[in-house]
Amino acid sequence: MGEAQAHIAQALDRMLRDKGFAQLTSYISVDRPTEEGHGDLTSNVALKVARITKIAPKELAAELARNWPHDGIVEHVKAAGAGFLNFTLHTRWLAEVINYVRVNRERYGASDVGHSARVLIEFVSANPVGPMVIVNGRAAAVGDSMARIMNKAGYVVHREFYVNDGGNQVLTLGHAIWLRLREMAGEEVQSTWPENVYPGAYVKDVAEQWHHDHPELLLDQLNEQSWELLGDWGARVFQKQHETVLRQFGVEFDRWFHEKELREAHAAEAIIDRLDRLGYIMNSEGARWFLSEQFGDDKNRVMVKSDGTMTYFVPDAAYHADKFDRGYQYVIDLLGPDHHGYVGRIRAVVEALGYPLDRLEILIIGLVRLLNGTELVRMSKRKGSFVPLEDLIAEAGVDQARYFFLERAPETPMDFDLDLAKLHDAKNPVYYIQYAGARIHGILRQWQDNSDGTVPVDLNLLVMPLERSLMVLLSRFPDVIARAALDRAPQYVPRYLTDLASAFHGFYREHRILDEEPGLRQARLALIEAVLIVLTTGLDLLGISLPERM
RNA sequence: GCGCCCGUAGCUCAGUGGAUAGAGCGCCUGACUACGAAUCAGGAGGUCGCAGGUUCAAGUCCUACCGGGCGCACCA
Repeated sequence: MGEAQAHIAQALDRMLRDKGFAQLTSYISVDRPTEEGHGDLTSNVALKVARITKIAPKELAAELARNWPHDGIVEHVKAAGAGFLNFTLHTRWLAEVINYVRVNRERYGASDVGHSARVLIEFVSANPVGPMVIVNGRAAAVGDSMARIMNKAGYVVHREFYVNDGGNQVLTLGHAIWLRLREMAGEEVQSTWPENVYPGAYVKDVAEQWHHDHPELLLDQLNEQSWELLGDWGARVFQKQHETVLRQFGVEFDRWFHEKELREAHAAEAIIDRLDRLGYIMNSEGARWFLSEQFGDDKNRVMVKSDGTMTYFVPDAAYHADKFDRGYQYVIDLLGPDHHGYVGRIRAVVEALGYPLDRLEILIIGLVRLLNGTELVRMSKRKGSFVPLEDLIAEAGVDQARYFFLERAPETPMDFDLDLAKLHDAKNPVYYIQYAGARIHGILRQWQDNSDGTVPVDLNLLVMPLERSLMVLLSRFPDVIARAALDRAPQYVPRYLTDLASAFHGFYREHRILDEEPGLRQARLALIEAVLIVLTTGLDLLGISLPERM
């Protein structure tokens, strides 16, 4: 389809030049029509250039249509509406996509809109102080799918998980484990539980595991000095847990980047020095501030507190510097909804350090609220009220959960109905897509069982409108992926796959395949095989399987 | 108060400045003696939060307002 678009655009350009308008190339666009009956492709160029050409759009469109140079691609052109040009392509030309898909298999859909640019996507980055929650699952699904889609569109994408294992919170986790250990020893700790120490019951499991792994370390050998030891250990336990759950969710990272390493390499101090040399550090009230207001942030930010310790922001700034120093052309952060107040300072520090700001893309993953019956519950890890991602996967299944997260725009807030959490009933639209594939598998199975020889595939026999619709959809697949990649919008893919599945189901109810005479049978088998390939490839971009039987 | 996100069918949500705003769920009516009915065909259901503006053209862009959410630490 992209080929046809380029072909038509060139023809339009040539015709306008012949009329003496050489400056209009940038106004030419050939788009997919939103309405049926408006052809396979449409152009609004006559409307766009009316001001310059001083020709009424309807008149120009009619003239272009009248003089259109017919060839093997465009069957006919029609001027319509206020001055649109609607193009109908030769069915036989469209049908070639079937051969193309069958030759290229799972490579079909690839393009080079990414120009091999190296991209780093950082996502999830859940703190290793507790289990991952539902919103982490949303980020995981979106980030992973975005990476798959961008790879397909010609970017070279790396996935990274930033592990915050260096700060205060690890101490706090150690504190919580310590308290749980004392509780296990029979001590009453609830009434004196400090407010900012994680109260979640999940810490008990970790404490028990510690006790099991270190039976020789008696409780009375542990004290407040042990928090760091306990916290480091706990952080590793949770990171392992995160790795396991994410792998189960179909998400693999190229690298787990540890904040601790940055701290140990003194990269954080180095960042402060760099900013200081550039004149963006101010000492005030016993603290050291980064003058981020100069770069559009709401306020200046503390980097070194008056007690001499660094804020969380500093290693993260060092991490971002490191990303750019590694030569990535696009640095994409997927941040949780509670972090959008953080965007300003990250952008500020990247700019202050002299990195190109337009290569930093920060996307906020929308809030996931929990709907319990009719009551909205704010999920809070610190308060201990949340649904672990693990439970969602167990209840809903990987395919269903991923689809649920991927079918909507990543930044939209969503309310998660717990009663809907059991997504494995037929209401989940992912089944609609998978069912189309399973049906094709079923037909191909039967054909293989009864296959009696080779009849050449003659695509000229595919002349029905429902067959044509499938060809048009198949030919759009690479464009859908390219656009999803460029817009960083994975949700285009589920939508497209639903359309393709719908077109297939309609075709399937209306037309027979194996019962037809051999020529038509082979042509239709080729068609549905191509549909199956695209469904499989498309679902794979979402990290969703296509079962052969359901 | 300031900043960011969101406001589209009863519900959950799509929608690239273009033509008559779409899908799923729910509701109603039909369709299997035929390759899988987890399907198909059809119907009802809309002031695109409100008001201005830009444009040949606005759900889409701009401004103000209303409503919801989140964030505004020498926490992470």
